[in-house]
Amino acid sequence: MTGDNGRGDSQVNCGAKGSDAHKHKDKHKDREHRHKDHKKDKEREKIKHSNSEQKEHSEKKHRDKEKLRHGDGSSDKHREKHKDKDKEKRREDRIQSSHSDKPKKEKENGYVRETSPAAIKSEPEDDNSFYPSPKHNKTSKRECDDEEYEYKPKKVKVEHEKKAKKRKHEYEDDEEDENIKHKKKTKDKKTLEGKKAKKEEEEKWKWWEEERYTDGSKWRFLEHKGPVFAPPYEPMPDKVKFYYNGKPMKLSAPAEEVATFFAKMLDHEYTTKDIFRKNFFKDWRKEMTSEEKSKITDLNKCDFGEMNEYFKAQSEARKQMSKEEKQKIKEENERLLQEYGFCIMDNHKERIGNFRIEPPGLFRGRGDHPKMGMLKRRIRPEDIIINCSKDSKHPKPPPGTKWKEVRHDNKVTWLASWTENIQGSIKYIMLNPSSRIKGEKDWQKYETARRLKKCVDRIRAQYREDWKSKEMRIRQRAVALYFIDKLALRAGNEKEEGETADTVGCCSLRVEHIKLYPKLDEQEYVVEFDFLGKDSIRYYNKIPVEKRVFKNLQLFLENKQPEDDLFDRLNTSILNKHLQELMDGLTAKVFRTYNASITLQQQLKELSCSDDNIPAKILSYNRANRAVAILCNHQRAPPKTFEKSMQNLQTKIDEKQNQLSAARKQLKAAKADHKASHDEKSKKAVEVKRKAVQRIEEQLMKLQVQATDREENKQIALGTSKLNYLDPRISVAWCKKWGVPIEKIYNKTQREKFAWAIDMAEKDYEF
DNA sequence: GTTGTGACTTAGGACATTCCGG
DNA sequence: CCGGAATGTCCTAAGTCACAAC
Repeated sequence: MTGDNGRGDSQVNCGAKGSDAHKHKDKHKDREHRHKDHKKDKEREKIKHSNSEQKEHSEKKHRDKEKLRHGDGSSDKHREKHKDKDKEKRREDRIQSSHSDKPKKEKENGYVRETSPAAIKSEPEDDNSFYPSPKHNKTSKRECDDEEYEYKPKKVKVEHEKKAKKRKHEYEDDEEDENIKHKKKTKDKKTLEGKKAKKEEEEKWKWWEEERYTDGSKWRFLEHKGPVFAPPYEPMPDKVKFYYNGKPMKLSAPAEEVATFFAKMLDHEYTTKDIFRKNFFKDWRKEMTSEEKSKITDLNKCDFGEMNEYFKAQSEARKQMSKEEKQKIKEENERLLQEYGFCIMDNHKERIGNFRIEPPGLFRGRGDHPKMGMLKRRIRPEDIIINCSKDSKHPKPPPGTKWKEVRHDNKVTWLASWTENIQGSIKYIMLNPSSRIKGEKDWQKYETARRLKKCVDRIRAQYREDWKSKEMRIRQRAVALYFIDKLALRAGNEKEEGETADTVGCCSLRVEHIKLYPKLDEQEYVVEFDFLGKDSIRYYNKIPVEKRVFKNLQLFLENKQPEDDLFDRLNTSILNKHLQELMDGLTAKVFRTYNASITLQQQLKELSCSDDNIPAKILSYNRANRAVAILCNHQRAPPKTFEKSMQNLQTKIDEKQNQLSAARKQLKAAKADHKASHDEKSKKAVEVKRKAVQRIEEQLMKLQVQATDREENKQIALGTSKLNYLDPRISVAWCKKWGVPIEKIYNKTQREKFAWAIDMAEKDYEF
């Protein structure tokens, strides 16, 4: 077993569900169904940018295109051929024309103020002495937006003494250390609890009320314990055999470990995929002794069956563990979290996001990944670069090992990093989203989007103008930008061919990804998009565009092969440079943030109804959220049990309905009874029945709301947009305005991440 | 300009835990 | 209290984008 967090093989499971062609097919069909189901969905019509209506019409037709998701890749060589051509074209392109550039603005928002050097605090050892006790410098609420920003010379983050004390309580309560727990018990628990609830809000460190660094540094002081390594490999018991060519064979530990990775995945279809097997076998052989290497020459002759059984039995055993055993594991995890899960950054104890090193296993990228099945090797201390402040207590490498390097770079936010062997990219250990460093950035992101709001009209006017440009590159840029704005497409960086799954974004769209229909059904100038985007999620949409855009697209398509770039004179760097000139800090992805947030705000305005009850309001919120998810194409695989659970729900609704009519009859009867007798007893009976009817009505209502919500949500993932695209202040304001408790919208983790927004947004907040 | 690299955000799926009606 | 659904957490892949180096 590798990572004994119970998820040791997780990277390998990732995407397993969708890994083979059939499954994908199914998945897609499923999604299509869902789209069809949505047809009636009136909510959709209201969505500003959503073109889902059209989407649905054509879905049926599109079944045969299913394979697209993990397409056959047959066009690759072809594409290569055309690369040179592209370059030529680009050269031709510089025909002329001075394009009036907007003067650059000054600075990235929020990072404009003067920095003042900060005192570095290095003391705290003990979990509860993290909060020194400087004077708190209460500043007026900070505006993140540069234009509205008040610049005040500043101290470092400091915490009010009182606050610091309170914080202690908080930690006591949440993350008790044994002896603190003890102390706590001696206190009057009730008082403490009562106070705690009240304090909770006011005592959390409000970094958003403090100044930020303006010199590009991310921190002054950083201390942590280093990462937690994956548990070492535990060899198989001898009785569990591996067979080669029908004969048992004892493997060397390294070879055996890699074999177990494969054995664990035997049930997954992708172990039958050629690329997967090829990659695995190649990497596995590298781990073998020369003797093994000479013996094991054919993966098909390998039998991992017993090993597979063994792991199944193990995971079964884990499920069957007693309460105490489970508790013990939990406690151990908690201990690890306490020890390694936090760091001290600038006087504050902050939660680390991922303090565990990724365990070794077989790589399974998403979609049709050329590297699937490769061995993701075990990370050792010698691979790790530690980042912390000079004057901190440096983390110790495990006994007998060394770090690759210890550096002190406060221009970056990571605590540790290593190079991963599949793509050769760097992986990092960073802080939790609730941390100051992530929160500030997030806040800033939404401020940039709000600045875009102020000038989006101008920018739109500009790109529309550019559709007429004499220069091809400008036209392409303008059309691409139109897509990014209207359809919330991603920028679409170039990718190295053969290194990753074949997916695209706006700038990397190819001819084969769009189809033009001068006339389709009732509509003119329809463009059909069909391509795989990030994570190999299919983007399928039919959308009418303006005539000029359409004509331009026709022009771009002239004399091109399906595998040629649609925008052959454009890439993300050109586009972003242009955007930067239009607005300081503007990049392609800001449009996604902007359009997502503005859509939410609009939808909430439209859908919310003051006499709705809370569940109905939440339904409206979810619908608004859903509009955004559709815009951003955030999909999810329909839950496996969806159909069944839907049926169950329907049965419940039917039952409830029967109950209701029965209850109504009874009420009627009781009323009649009362009319006849006019006595107290019958009057009471009427009341009782009335209440019953009311209650059942409510229950029915609730069920129906639930059914609608769930149905509408079948294949749409709301979480991604909620977490990454929607300015949380919009949601907070909405909650305040309509009296919806914030807990109904954000769970605990989300509330932690958005603490800044929850604290600062009032009901009249406007994005 | 092109290419490569580094840092950081965004993403969906697997798995664990909690919730809820019977 | 039990089982299934819902929700929450963890995991890590896959994007974006700036910047350095040629």
